[in-house]
Amino acid sequence: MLDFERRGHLLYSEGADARFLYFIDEGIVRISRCAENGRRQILAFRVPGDILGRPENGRYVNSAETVGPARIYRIAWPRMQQLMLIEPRLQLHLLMKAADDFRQAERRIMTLGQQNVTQRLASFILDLMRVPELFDEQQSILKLPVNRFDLADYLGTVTKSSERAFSRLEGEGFIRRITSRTIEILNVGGLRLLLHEQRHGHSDTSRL
Amino acid sequence: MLDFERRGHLLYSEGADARFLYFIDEGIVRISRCAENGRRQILAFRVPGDILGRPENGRYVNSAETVGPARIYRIAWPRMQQLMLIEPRLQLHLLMKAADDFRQAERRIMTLGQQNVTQRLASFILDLMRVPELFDEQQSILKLPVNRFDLADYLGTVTKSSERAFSRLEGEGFIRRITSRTIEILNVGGLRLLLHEQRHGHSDTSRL
DNA sequence: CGAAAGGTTGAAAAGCGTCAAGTTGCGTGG
DNA sequence: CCACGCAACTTGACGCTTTTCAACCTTTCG
Repeated sequence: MLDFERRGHLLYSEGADARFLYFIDEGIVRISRCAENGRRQILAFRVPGDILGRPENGRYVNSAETVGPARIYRIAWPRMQQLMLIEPRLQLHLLMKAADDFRQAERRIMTLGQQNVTQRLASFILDLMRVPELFDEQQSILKLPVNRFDLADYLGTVTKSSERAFSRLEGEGFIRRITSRTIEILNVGGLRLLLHEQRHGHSDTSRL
Repeated sequence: MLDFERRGHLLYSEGADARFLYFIDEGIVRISRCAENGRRQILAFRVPGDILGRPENGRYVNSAETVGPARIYRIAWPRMQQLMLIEPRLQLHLLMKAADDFRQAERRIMTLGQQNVTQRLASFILDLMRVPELFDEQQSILKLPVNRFDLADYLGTVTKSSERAFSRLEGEGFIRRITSRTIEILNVGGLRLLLHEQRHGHSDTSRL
């Protein structure tokens, strides 16, 4: 069991031998990869209950870092394989989680391919609202688990643009910024509707 | 076994009951999904040897259409499951293919999140060059399996911008357009180097 | 209290999407 | 076989979005 305080702590690193499988009990973990051009892309944020560190050809292909206080369990792969033999449901659970990750990856392709920055931010907010650890449904207050740099690298943009996306959502009355890491959700329906709009106006017609 | 001529033919449709698993023997298949805003995103192009139609909760979550002449095999799921019991390597093969798809999906997140349209096109061209059915290594001629609409929906842009990306690659002397569906690769290294450039100039510094 | 990190905003430049129009290529029907 | 017509492809000009550069403000932590 691993306990981490405050700031980001590296769990494992892109390219390293995949020796452990990780489980999040508490906290948020960012999964990232460095692009050819040197820029970092955050592929996903993982939340309690999620599994991290599936290898590809025996190596990690992404990096994982906590983004705040976290409690993480980990298990060595050989031991994991023993356990899976004893308890086949474990293997099934692993497969289910992998399938979830795939689903999520395809959704991100949709988001990054078709939505402008404001819409991507709205999507992200809506996703976070489904994480009980982050969303206080009573007061409609959402805690953002990440700073602006991480946010930009997740949305595939720069801090400036994500900042402006915040301004727009606030200007439209969908949210209200309380602190840089806390927002109040004022109009969920509005956020959802935003996603139905074209990127700007209309797109090409006709197909096959 | 299914044999298709010429134009696109729908194999299965987003939301339908997932009754079959498909195998591509010849031809190219596009995997697409309709976004909330009504626009189509092409998630991937599949090539001979690939497997299509993995269900999620018993349903297809994407649509699959051939983009030209194709020979496709399909097998009903119940039968597939029988076969997997008899031949466990089949199940393993299926898992490997699923892992490949996941890998590819993560690469697309990187591409869509960090690269401009020209770079995305370059990435796509480099990907296609690894498909023997499409690339004539002797003459350095690449056959594009798709029209401009499909291309734009794959790159997450509009025909206009993908067209301009072609013009740029041609202007830089990396490729030469022979017909709309055929290009000559003049400078592979240049295409690769393009991917190392920042989206425009430089990005944010500092992290963690 | 001071330094450093993170957050926020303005102005100018570049990329990309939109409107509009022209060209090419291919299949069909004469 | 040729001509026609439609669909796909290609290009120019304009405006909005996003990025870049630079500066200033706020919060956190030593």
